[in-house]
Amino acid sequence: MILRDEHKDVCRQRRDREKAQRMASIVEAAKKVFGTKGYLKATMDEIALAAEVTKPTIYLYFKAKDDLFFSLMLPLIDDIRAELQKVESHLRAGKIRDGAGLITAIFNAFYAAYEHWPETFRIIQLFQQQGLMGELRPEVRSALNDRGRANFHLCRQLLATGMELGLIRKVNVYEMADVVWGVLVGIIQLEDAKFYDRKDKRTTENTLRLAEKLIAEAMTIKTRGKRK
Amino acid sequence: MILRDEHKDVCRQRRDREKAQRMASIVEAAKKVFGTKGYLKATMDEIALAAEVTKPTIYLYFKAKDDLFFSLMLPLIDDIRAELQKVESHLRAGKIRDGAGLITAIFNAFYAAYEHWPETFRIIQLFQQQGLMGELRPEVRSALNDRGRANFHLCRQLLATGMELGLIRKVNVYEMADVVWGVLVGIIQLEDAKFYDRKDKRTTENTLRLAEKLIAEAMTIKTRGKRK
DNA sequence: TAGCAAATTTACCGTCAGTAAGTAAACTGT
DNA sequence: ACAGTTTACTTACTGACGGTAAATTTGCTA
Repeated sequence: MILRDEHKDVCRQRRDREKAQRMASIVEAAKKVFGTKGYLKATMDEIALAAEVTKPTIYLYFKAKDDLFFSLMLPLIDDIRAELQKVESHLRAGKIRDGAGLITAIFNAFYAAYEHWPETFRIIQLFQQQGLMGELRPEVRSALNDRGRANFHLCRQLLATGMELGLIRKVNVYEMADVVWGVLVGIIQLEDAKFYDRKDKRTTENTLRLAEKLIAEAMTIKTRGKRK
Repeated sequence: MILRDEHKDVCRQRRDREKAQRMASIVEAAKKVFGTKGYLKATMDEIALAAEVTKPTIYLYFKAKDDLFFSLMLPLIDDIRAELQKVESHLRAGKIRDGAGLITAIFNAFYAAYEHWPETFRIIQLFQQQGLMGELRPEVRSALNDRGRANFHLCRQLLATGMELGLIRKVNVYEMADVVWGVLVGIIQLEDAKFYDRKDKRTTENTLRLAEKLIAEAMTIKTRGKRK
C-alpha cells in the first residue's frame, strides 16, 4: 500500500524535528564544555558524551571542531545586531537626547550580549586571534566576517547619524567603531584573565562603565566649549 | 697532564656561551614560528627544525610548550616596565605638564612595546584567554601574574601621582589602569583580526591614537571648565 | 687510550581530531 | 509481507602532536 503524501510529510517533519533536536543538544553540550574547559582542553569525545552521542555523530552535523566552535558565535553576533537595531530605532525616533546617551546605548548593546552569554563572548575573543582565524576554512571565515562586518556597519551608521544630529563630535567612524568594540573586548578579556579563578562580574562591569564614561564625555559635544 | 684551572675555566665559559647560544636560537625559532602560525598551529617539531635541533633538545631547555611560549613574553613585559619607569621619572622631574601628556606617555609606553615586538605582543593576547591561562602550570602562571601585576602596579602609581599633582581627574586607579591596558590590547587584537591577511599597521595606530585622544581629553582636568 | 660527563638524538607513548567501514533502524515500492 | 534503499549512528581505526625514556654521540680528563 502506498503511503499518502500527507503521511510522508508528517513523518519527514518528525524526522527533521528530531534532527534539529540532536543538533541543538550537541550545540548545548559544546557550549557547556567549551565554556568550562576552553577551546584547547575541550575534547570532541567529551562534548559527544555530554550530548549523549558518539564523536562521529558530531561530525555528521559539524565539519570540524572549529566549525562547531564557530556555530556558537553566530547567535551572539546576531543578538548584538538586534540590540544595535533597537538603538538605531530609538535614535531615529529621537529618544536619544545627547551624545552620552548614544555612547552608553551602543556600549550597552554589546555589554548586554556579554552578560547574556559570557562564555560565548569569550569564544569570540579566542577567534580574534590570527592563529584561529587562519585555522578556519575560507567559507566559515567569510561567513564570520560577513556577519561581523554587518555589525560594524550598523555601529558605524549609528555613530554617523549621531554626528549628523550633532549629538557627538565628528571623528572617523571606522576608527571609532573599532575603539568601542576594542575597548569592550579588551577589558572583558583582561578582567577574565585577572580573575580567571574567582570570576568577579562587578569589577568587570565597573571597569567597563569607567571606560564608557570617559569615552562618552570626550565624545559629547559641549554646548559652549572650545572646538580645538 | 693535568689542565690548569684557568684552562678549565676557559673551556667551561665557552660551553656556557654555546649553551646560551643554543637557548637563544631556540627562542628565536619559537618567536618566528609562534608569531606566524600562532600557538595552536605551531608544533614543537617545527620550532625544533627552525632552531636546527631535534624536539627533545628543546625539552632540555624548556619544560613544556607553554613554558617556551611564556619565556617569549618576559622580555616584553620587562620592556613595558622599563618604559613605564621612564615615564615615572619624567613625571617626578616635572617634565609632564598636563593630563593629556601623562595619558599619552602611558599609552606610548605600551604602544612602543607593541611596535617593537608585534608578534610577541600578539602572544600575550593569546594568553589572556581563560583557555590558555588554565593550560599553564601553576608556577608558570603565577610567575606570569607576578610580572604582569608589577606593571599594573607601576601604571596605577603613575595614575595616582598624576591625580595628586592635579594633572588628571580622580577616578578609581585600578579600573583606570585596566581601561588603558584593555583598550590597547583590545584594539590591537581587533585590527590584527580584521586585517589578518594584509597587516595594516597604520590603521591600528590611527585607531589607537583616537582612543588615546578621547581618554586623554576626558581625563584632563579643564582649568576653567564646568565639573558636571 | 680508557673512562666519565654532558649534550643530543632515535624511538617510543598517550591523547585527541578526524575518518572508513559497518550496522541497525526506518522508509519505499511491489 | 518483503527485498532494496536511505538515514542515523557506532565501532574501530589513522595520523599528528606533545612529551619522555633510553641509546648515542661528543668532548673533556687523566
